[in-house]
Amino acid sequence: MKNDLNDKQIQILNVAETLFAEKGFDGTSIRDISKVAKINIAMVSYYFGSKEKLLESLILFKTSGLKEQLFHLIDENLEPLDKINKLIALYVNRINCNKGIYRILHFELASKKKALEIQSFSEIKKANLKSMELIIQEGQAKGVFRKDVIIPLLTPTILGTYFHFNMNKPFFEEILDLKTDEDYDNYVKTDLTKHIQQTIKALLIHEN
Amino acid sequence: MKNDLNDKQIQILNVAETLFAEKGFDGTSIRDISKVAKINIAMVSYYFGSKEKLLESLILFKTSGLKEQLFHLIDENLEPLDKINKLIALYVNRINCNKGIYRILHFELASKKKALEIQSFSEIKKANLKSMELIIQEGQAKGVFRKDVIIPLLTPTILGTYFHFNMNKPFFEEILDLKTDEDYDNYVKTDLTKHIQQTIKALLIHEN
Amino acid sequence: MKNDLNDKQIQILNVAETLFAEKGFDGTSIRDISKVAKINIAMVSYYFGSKEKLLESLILFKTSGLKEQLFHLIDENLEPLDKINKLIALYVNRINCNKGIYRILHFELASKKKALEIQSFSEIKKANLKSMELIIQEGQAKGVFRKDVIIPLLTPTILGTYFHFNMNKPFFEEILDLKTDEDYDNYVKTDLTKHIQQTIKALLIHEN
Amino acid sequence: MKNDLNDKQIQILNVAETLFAEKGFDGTSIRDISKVAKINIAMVSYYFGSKEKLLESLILFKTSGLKEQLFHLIDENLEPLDKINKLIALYVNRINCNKGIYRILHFELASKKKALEIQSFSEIKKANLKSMELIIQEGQAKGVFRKDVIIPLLTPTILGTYFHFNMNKPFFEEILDLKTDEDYDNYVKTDLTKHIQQTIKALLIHEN
DNA sequence: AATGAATGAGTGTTCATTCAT
DNA sequence: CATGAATGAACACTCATTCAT
Repeated sequence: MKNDLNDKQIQILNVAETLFAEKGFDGTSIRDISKVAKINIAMVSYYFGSKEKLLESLILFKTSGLKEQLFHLIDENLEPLDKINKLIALYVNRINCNKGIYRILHFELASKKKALEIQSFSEIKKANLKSMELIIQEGQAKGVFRKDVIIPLLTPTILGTYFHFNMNKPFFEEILDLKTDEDYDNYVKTDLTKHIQQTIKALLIHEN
Repeated sequence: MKNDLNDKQIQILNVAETLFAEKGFDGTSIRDISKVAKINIAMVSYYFGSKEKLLESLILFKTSGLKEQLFHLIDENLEPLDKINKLIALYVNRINCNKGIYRILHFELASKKKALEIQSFSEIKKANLKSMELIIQEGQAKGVFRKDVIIPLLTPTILGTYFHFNMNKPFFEEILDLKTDEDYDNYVKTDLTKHIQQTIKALLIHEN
Repeated sequence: MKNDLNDKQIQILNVAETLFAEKGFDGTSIRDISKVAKINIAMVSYYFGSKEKLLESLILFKTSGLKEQLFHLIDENLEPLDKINKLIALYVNRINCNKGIYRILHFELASKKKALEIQSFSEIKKANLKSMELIIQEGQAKGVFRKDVIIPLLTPTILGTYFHFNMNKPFFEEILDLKTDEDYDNYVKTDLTKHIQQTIKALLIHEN
Repeated sequence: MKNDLNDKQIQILNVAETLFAEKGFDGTSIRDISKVAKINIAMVSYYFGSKEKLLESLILFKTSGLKEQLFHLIDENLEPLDKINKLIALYVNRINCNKGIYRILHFELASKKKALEIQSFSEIKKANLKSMELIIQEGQAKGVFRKDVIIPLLTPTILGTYFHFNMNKPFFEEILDLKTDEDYDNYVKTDLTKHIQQTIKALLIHEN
């Protein structure tokens, strides 16, 4: 699979993202995709080889660029805490804008062949961990962050908080009286992001 | 579906839990279940009515008792922070011991018909939220907790941290050098639980 | 299978008659029957041996007595034409009152194993033909009926007319403005019966 | 479903006609059809959508053209009685040549969803009734037919006689000593047709 | 390069029947 | 004598994929 995807391939990938996110990988048939994307049933196998390879292509297509974005942040001229806050905001926003693919990443990859896992996804996770480490070590060197932070557990808290919130979207829409998708997205961008930033700040700075 | 399940029914439920957690609901066929559970294919439909009702029964069967356990905690004679810590430990441990069903709950219910969602699962979530609220209000009344805590966002942080950690089990096993399942479970019970407790404590107590 | 059927057996037969007539033999499951008759699923096999034998028992049970009724008519002190008319009225009424079983007889026996056909049903048909023959020969001897009547073709005309009418019940209800089942049954008893009687009379008496 | 059926589709329809007529709709499985037609099991669903839609297609396919044939008759330059006789001969012959589909029409549609009933079959029945009416009104205008004929009851007599005869084929083969299918078809074309024609003539002309 | 036709394997479910109790 | 539990076989149908064109 080359990187130069034509319009039809991109169309298929977009439809696949929506449907996989909505109904899961196994819950989505190639027929479903072809129907929504208004393409021939054989096209998926023709273009991507198989349904599984379609998923693989989808992940590669949608996650490219994230790594670069993360590392670029590190070099910015900001205080460590501001960097962390920016990283959180960037991460939450990026994921919230690509709910589909991240949902797939977290749901399907957990149960599917590990082949995909290692190649594309693990890299991102390591890149994320690495950039986090760099920032925190900078903060520790500057004496503003505690020394006993267990860095690998910060990502679960950051992302887990978001994912759990998103996974229970209907529940929180009810609880927090978020009537439209705009309300919801707005809440994520402001309140939820702030909550996560406060959480991480508390962990990095305050005595326990 | 009555509550008095016979041995074979429980066996089916246990197998279903494992397979649903491993391969997802749609990725698991009744034939798979019947093969592993060494029962006739027709038994699932015979006992539970349908594959979907099997999932429903499974959820009811595995989550019963949690609500009571949560509320019992509230009445114990403990300081608010200790209650919160105990609640976190209890929750994380309970979920870690029933990885299967909670994985299903969070994965499948997000995409499946909301029928299940509302009836059995939403209750648990509300019960959890309620008990959390009671404890925190108690702490606020005693002046030990901050007043501006956004209580509904605590659960996403508690559970999200655990789930994200668990979802990326292979990744963290590698990073944290956890060689066996025992190592992993031990890490969850001690370090991860402590991390979550510290996180919540920081949120409840420290200035931001 | 003995002739002394208990209450439950009769109940099963009655339910079977209704359902077989409504949905056909293959379209009716033993489960359907057991559900409507409020008996255990195993009872049908237990009492009647199998689903097919249930049908056999049903036919025997519901058609007994018809033969005797037919032959009794022959000995009555009536003019041949009146006997024919009475036979037609009796036959049409009897069948209309037992729509269920006759529908089954004509529908299912045409496609099912001929075993049943010969034993129970063929006898009735022969008895009917015989009584018809006796009456017509009496009329021919008296010089009131034509000599060149093809007697075996009279029954198809008598019964065929009724069955075709009944088979297209919704169509004729619309065409003839028969609003209730009572209207319909009334029409059969008066107009349709009279039509058949006139038809047969015309065939037996008039020149061609 | 378009009208342009390919060879395999026609083959399936022919096999389906035979089997449905022999064993009924519910008594015939898609497997049976695929086995006899020597096609893949999936082809039926692939070509026709479902078993029910196969039946629908079958009826449409086999009954097309009848309506036109009937109305064409009306315009012919014949005496009313000859028209009626020709209509009877045409009808009986057409049905006898398509025993299969007409058996299905009369048997299955009586118990199946009325959806089919109304659309395709009811039209034919109404067309038949209409052409009958036109011819009889012509005869009444010419003073050769009685005025008090109940026209809707003529079709049940014509078709009912044929169907009852055909339904009891084995019985009449025995009674009338019809040894081969050729003998049987011959008898239908000559004697039975003549019997029906005489019956209708007697009803239309003679005093009662 | 792209696709309509076709297929074998597999899906969840229902079937009539059996059997231990 | 009667029945709840259980089952292998069959059901209609959908699946991802292949292949000739």
